[in-house]
Amino acid sequence: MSETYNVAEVELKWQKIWEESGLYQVDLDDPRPKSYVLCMYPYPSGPAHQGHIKNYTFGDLNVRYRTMQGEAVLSPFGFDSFGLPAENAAIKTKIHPREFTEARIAELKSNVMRLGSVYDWRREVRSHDPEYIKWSQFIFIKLFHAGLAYKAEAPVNWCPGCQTVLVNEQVLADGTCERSGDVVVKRNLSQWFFKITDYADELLDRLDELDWPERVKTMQRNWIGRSVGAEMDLHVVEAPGEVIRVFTTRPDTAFGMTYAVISPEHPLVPTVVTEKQKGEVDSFIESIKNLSDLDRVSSSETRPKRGVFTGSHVTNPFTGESLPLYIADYVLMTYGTGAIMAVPGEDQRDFDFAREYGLPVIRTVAPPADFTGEAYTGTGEKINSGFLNGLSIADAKAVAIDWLIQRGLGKASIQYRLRDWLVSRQRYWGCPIPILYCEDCGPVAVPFEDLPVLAPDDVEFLPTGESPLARHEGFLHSRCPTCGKPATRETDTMDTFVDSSWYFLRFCDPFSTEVPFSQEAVAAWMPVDQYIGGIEHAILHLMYARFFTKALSDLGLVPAGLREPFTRLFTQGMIRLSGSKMSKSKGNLIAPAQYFDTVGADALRLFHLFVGPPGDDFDWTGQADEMIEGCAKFLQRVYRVAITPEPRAAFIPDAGASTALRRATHRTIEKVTADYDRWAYNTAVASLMTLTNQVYKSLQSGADDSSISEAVDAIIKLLAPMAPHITAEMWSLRHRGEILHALSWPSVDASLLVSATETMVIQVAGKFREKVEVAADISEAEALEVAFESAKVRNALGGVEPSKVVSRLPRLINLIP
RNA sequence: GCCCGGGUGGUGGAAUGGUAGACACGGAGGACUCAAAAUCCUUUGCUCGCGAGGGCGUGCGGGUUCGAAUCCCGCUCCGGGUACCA
Repeated sequence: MSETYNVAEVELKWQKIWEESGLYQVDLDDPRPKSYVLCMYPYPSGPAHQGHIKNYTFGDLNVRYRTMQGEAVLSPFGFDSFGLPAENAAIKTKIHPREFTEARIAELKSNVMRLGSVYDWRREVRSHDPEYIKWSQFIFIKLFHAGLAYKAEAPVNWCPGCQTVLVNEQVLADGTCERSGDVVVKRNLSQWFFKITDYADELLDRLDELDWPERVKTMQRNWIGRSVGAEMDLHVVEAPGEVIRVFTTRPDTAFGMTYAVISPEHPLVPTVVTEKQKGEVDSFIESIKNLSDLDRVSSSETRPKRGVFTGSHVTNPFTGESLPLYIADYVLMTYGTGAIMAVPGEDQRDFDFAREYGLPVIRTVAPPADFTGEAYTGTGEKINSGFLNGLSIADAKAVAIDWLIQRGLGKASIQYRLRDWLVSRQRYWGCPIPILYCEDCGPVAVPFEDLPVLAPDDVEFLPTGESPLARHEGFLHSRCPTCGKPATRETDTMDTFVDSSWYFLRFCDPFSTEVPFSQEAVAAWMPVDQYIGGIEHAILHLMYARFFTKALSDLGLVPAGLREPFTRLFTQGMIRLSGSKMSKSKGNLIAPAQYFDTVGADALRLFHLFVGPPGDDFDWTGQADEMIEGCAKFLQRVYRVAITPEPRAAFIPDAGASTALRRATHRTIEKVTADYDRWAYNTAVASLMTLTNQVYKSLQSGADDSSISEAVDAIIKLLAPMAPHITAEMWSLRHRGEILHALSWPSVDASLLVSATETMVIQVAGKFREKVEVAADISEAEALEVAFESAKVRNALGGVEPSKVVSRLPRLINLIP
């Protein structure tokens, strides 16, 4: 009975049936409850890798499971098709990025389809399609008109070797270019920004309502980096009328300030530096200019804090004392006010600096008696702090802020680590920023009827620092839509994170030609019920998509109540090969395609589900092939018992065996369903294997045909979202062509879950000694009697009467001597 | 440095206070076969013992509990994130 099925033939057959039946195409008028399951749309880098397979297996499983539970599940797919690799390839090979990208999309798409994942392909979107570009530009203009897109000078990474601007990812940790190895320098360029900081508070606060992994939420909280404190003015002694504004989270420690620091880039540097100190300051600033960001940022053990005295002093408003003002590179112009009051008693960085430059230390919080550290940041009573003495830190903060406000010297203040989102890219293969520059009117949005602004094809791809568009005369010159005078086009394109910040909205209504998506469709499908993707997008993509949703909600493009795009997020584990992340650039790919025609997509999917918890990383070792083979064998084993069971030789019906199998079947339905709901697919598969083993045993033990049949049908249904092809085939063969995936999820017969007997564990002093089958309603007296019948138990007790008995009947009884 | 995870057989892992190692991979032995493949059966944490049976065992050290892989405290090692953010 070595009857098996032809993997490729069966799988391709069912893929065609699902596609043609429209089972997974859903529309607005669908009467079923609506839900939305989405995998992060991929950058098309070529054939699928194991990470894609894992991702789309989880996604597809959720779509099919929810569908079998009676929901209309929106399951779209698309491609994040703008990006650097295509353009770099164009520079190298002269193949147009579009041609390059579309070939890769075709490759990836065919792999995804071969996996058997079901999508509503009518809704496919690709970032580089003119229709999509049009609406990305439309949204940009809406943000521009709302003041949420603005232009400002910003430093960019410039590689002198490549003569080009680099994105942060291309700058290595040591500050060099990943391609040429040259030291990357900063250059100021006029750049477009989105005002994500306007939403900092909401982005932080609404994290609480999301069903996301805690660590992703923590990463976002840290990224936003909200700090509550105070700002205050320090008068410059040598320059009457000049004040330096500082930000602190510890206004309570102001009495401990022994110096102040401004950042080297601070605009008041020329004002406060005295003639005598000028030389020293200039050479200091010169010396740090040549340091890479990383060097400037790393101090700690090996490298002392670096700074220089300005020659000026500032007044501590609380004490009236005159304190030295320093310039130091540990104070950043990009955070807070670019200047600080330094309190070495309660801040380790200030302490390090004070030690280096021989500055005094005053404690303003009493540390515990046994405190041996340097700066003390713990709790305690305020000391050496005038009117704050004796207060707690929290009270002292409030009192100090009130004191500042009353005298007009400062205010409460909140600062964020989060910066506005720089969206300009000096690149060709991205969505053009739809702006015209008119001499008279300034930056003007391209009128709606002129969208999309498309990049011309006939450009030269050269490794220069600007977009190829900047050298294309035909693209560059236009007319101002407001006054009609000559105007030049913006030649930068948008960060590709812009495209991925709203694609999930377009999926709701991809055919819309009047608006990017209708309110009605968005209201019906959004928010995404289950979003699935890699942990690498924990911060940027997810933060930007959240920002877009809030901004579009405020602009009235999506319903006012839609503030968060992704209700539930699952981040899958990474797949590594010998310790490092599997990736094309490392050349350590295990191509999934090789498995499709041998063991089949079902076995590969099952392997990814069975190998461990979905969120855990997995090391692809030599054993992986054998484990995949094992999954294939399991599927064949199910197929064999379902389609070509061996005739039962000497069959003696046994009611007990039938009941035992039926109980096992319904317990498995209960367990596997619970496992689906908690994303424990590895244990769900294990339970199905156990039940399958039991079916084989039951064929021998005399369980009747109907209980065997019930068990097999349950296995097929429970396995349907995981291994869709083979289960569909088996069901169709067993049930006259019925379409398995259109059926409903199996339900549990609760009466079969209860059993007259249970296994009771007998412990002596908490240690396992014996297990016995007992009546489910056993009393403690009876349980004790049963316990004493066991020689092992009597032995362990050593003839001593138990002084105490702990019982959790009928499962456990513990005798303590 | 700080913030998260994590450490269980030869391997992937199971067990969220109650039989540690489910399920699978791999190994060993056997059946079938001329032979192989496929399939099926038995066995497989370490250790003492001929055996019945016993002891030990979830990174290390303590603690709470009748009972701890699981909860608490202190270490240690590995992985990830982040970094002079005032």
